[in-house]
Amino acid sequence: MPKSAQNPPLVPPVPPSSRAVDDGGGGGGGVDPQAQRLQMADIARLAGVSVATVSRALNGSPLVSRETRTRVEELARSLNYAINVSAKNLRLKQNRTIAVVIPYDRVSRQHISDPFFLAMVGSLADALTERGFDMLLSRVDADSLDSAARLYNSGVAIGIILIGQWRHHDQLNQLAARRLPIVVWGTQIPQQLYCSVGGDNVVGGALATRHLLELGYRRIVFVGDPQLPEVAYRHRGYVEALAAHHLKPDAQLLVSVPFDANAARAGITRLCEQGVAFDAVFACSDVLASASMQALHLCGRPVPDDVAVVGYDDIEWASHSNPPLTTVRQPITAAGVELVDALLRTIGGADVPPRTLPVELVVRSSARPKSR
Amino acid sequence: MPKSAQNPPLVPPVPPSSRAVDDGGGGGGGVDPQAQRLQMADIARLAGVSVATVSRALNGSPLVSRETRTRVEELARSLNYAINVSAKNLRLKQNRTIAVVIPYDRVSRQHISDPFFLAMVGSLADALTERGFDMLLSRVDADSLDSAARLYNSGVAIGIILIGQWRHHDQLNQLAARRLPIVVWGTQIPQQLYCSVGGDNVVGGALATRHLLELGYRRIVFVGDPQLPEVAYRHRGYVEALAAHHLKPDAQLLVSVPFDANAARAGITRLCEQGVAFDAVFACSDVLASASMQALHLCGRPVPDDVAVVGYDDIEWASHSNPPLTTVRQPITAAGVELVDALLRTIGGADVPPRTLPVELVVRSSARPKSR
DNA sequence: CCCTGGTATGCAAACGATTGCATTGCCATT
DNA sequence: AATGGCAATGCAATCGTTTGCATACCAGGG
Repeated sequence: MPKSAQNPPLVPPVPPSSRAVDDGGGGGGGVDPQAQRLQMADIARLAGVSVATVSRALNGSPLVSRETRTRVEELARSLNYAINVSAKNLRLKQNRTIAVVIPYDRVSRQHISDPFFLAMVGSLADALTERGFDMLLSRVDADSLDSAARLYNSGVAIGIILIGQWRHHDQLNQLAARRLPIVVWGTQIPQQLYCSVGGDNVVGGALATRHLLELGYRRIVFVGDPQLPEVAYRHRGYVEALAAHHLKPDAQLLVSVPFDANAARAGITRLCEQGVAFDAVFACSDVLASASMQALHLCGRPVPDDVAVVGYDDIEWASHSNPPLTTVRQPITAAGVELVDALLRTIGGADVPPRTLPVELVVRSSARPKSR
Repeated sequence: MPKSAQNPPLVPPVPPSSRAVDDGGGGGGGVDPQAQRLQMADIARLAGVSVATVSRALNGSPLVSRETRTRVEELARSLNYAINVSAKNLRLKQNRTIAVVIPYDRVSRQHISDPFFLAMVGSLADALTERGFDMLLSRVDADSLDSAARLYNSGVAIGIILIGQWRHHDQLNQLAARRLPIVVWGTQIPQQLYCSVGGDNVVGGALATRHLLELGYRRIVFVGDPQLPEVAYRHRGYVEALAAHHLKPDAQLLVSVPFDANAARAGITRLCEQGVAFDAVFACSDVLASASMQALHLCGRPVPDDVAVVGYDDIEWASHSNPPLTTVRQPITAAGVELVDALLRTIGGADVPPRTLPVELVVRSSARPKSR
């Protein structure tokens, strides 16, 4: 042991540490910070106590005397000591990191830059920070979703929040069956093993559609991909609202596109070119609504004078658009809090039921009473 | 040692581990996952080799025979074994986590929900994933910025990317002086000790202003807070462009507001009410531009027919707005890559110089040639 | 004077990986 | 047959904390 108790140096001694830089394994190798950081032993030496005492002092154990505690605490603070988290986590089999995973879906193209998802990331960051957890943000290929499980199995994170359900219901069920602590932003699906938190998509779809119907519109285009569970439920709401007005959905009015602005533009443009009659558009996201409005504009069908448009999500942009977008608000801030809550309860061993959050219609100017 | 070599159980033995649930220390206590996860010793036992061999096999060391390697690898895969990252990091003093920090600034109100920042987060997530690094997203109070240093000192992350420079130049210099591996999105300031990466703000400000001047506008409002370094440089570009047209900046035309839509709306509205003469607006972010357009609309000064508007950032929204916003594009994707590159080089010990990225003017429809 | 009980501290064994240095076979060379 | 070299493996120390179990000291009671 090279640690002599006399002559305490201000800088911790650098052990010889003949690290052979091998880097042969595992693809690329990590990065090595300049090693000699302050550790508990240094504080202990300077304070003239053992590491055990330092540990106890810094963790607020009642076993250390008041004076020892303050001495250690001040020393630690003045030296800018920060505990080694790896060692702590290893010893305690604990940590405070939550992984937030955004699957990258090749088919529906909604990737991490979608404003709604990014807003969700922001909301989660706030909710997690609030509770003192760290947030690990990962992007994983949706096709190998269970690579997300690695984050948990390897002890990096104690739980996973997955943003977006996509068409991966089965994979998610498998993960949950393996007792992976996971919570998903999405819709509630029958026979679902995992906990999901999401807006009320049926009500949302119905709210938007009913609003348009009440304004006098009858031929309402639906923009979105009903293959995705959330969209499917919004579509169900759409159908129900139509039925309440004794209308049946017209297959011609379904623009089945993924969450991709270009696809929506193309879809709307095609509809115009084909001469399909319609007087309103319900888009399943604000981005799709925005793209639709642009396309309509170019087709010479101004919004809201000629065509009414209602969106979904109520991202910040919606209120700044021109015309300001009437849309269905998803409770983003509440969503972050609910997701974190649900996950923490799941981690705690509880069997947390799926949760559906209320949505509301935000009326702005992109849909006004039909003139003719 | 409770590990008997015969009768290998499929599930690793659960050590008694009488963990006293104390939770007394450190504010809140961590969360305890159900402990018994698979570890190397289990694989070793099942494969009939030592842990050393398993470690070598999984790390691709040439010291293990082909057959042993494949046996171990298949066992690990089929059992879904994931290495314990804490132990690995502790032993190797390595890791692959980068902290991305978004300071929360009370004064200028631009917090984590700003679309530009969120887009930057997305870009960084992509760039880091690309290189196989994990991304830890943190929100810290800008006033105690060096609490970010804790992320490094405690070994959680090997480097820090800070989004936004704000008015914390001095704090950042201090951090850099402490040899903290940090890279900042922001502008280059004389006598700067840390590495920054940012768009060319002077050129950006000049591009926007010159564009408006060339379209025939002469009284151009500047919206932004010149206390912030980046805005200050954009303002310098604005002044230089004016000078090139033999114009001097008019203090009346400076709407000094933080990055906050409401403040911008109020500022523009006040300008209108006071009857200050102006014919164009250059806003220092697209959000500010959007708010300005709204305010102008309400004041009965339509964009672009009466007033021309140019924004900054080119967030996704800008192309969907109505009218589509002419703006200065910040190279967000390149920014993510550059920030990560610069940080990795800094971590590698290099002395990385600040980097200024080119910006470009994206001409859309919010500013057209002045009619009268 | 010895014992008990309480308080403050230290010792040393975990936690789960990595790796330098044996050690063990086995084959070719002397 | 003894030796050296090589390939494959195991032993055990190590990374920085936490914590059960001594231990040391002191005061008070028998």
